Amino acid sequence: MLSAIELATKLRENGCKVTPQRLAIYDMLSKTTEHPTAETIYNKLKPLYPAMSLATVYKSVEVLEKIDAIQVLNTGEDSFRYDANVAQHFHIKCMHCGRVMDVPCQDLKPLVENLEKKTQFTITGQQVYFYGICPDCQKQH
Amino acid sequence: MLSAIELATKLRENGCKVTPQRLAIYDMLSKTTEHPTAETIYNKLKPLYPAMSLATVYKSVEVLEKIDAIQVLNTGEDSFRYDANVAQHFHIKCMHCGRVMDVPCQDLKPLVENLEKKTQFTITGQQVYFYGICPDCQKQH
DNA sequence: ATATCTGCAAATCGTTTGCATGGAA
DNA sequence: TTCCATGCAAACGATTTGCAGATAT
Repeated sequence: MLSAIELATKLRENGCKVTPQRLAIYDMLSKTTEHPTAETIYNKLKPLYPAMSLATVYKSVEVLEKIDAIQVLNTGEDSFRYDANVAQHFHIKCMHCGRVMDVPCQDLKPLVENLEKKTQFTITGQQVYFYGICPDCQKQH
Repeated sequence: MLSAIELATKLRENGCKVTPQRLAIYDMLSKTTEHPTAETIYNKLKPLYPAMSLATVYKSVEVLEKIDAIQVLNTGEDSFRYDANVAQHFHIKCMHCGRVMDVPCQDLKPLVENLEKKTQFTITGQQVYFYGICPDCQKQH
């Protein structure tokens, strides 16, 4: 998670301009754990930035991903989700209520190095998704 | 991987009819390691089944997934990929040429059980994707 | 000053749906 | 005979694009 100043610096370092929209989107993402879609980000920010368009959300998250400030999740739904936590972690999705939660994980370096040897790939990233039923939904049968 | 007879049995057991299209799609998937998209499946089968429509491919893979004959991959592209190998394994994608390859993995049961304890989820499945550059693309710089 | 970004609307494209016909049980 | 499946075309919805005006540097 970056402060607004750190994000601004990172944007400038990458030749991107610092705009209120980009700051607002990153700020919103860094304050939630719900891994929102572009639509959700758009709706959350609409009261604060009534003029902001959905296209700007898409363009902004693309930039934020490119400078490694956020990551994009594809949990198999019809839309992507965005996550300001770029530290190594897994995600677990409840197939009943649809929530996507973070799961801390141990260092994957040994596994990745082992796979690099086995596959001869240079590995630059990974995504790990688990699927199941969350405790809340289990209680409701 | 199932034989045509085993697949037919599994379809009937699940109240689904056995059609040439479903058999052909499963057969094609079980003979490739390239994890094709619906479009690719459609184009591969077009010479054999000129009347087959893309919509039928989509409807068929949905059925095949529902009866657990195949799995659906979301590697973060614009379209889904399909895999007749439903045994536990990882996928690794080359960000340069786009190929998606299988990676065998050790039994995940200990990890999954550990996560179930930690998250209180009932875990029913998982998807693990690695991203990087494949040996062939590394050679071409 | 000028290159980049925003907001709008239209375009794109993977996927889904409705419906009449055809085929499996 | 009775559903269910197919094929076609139209619909859908998430994302992208083009462009004119606005803004960051």
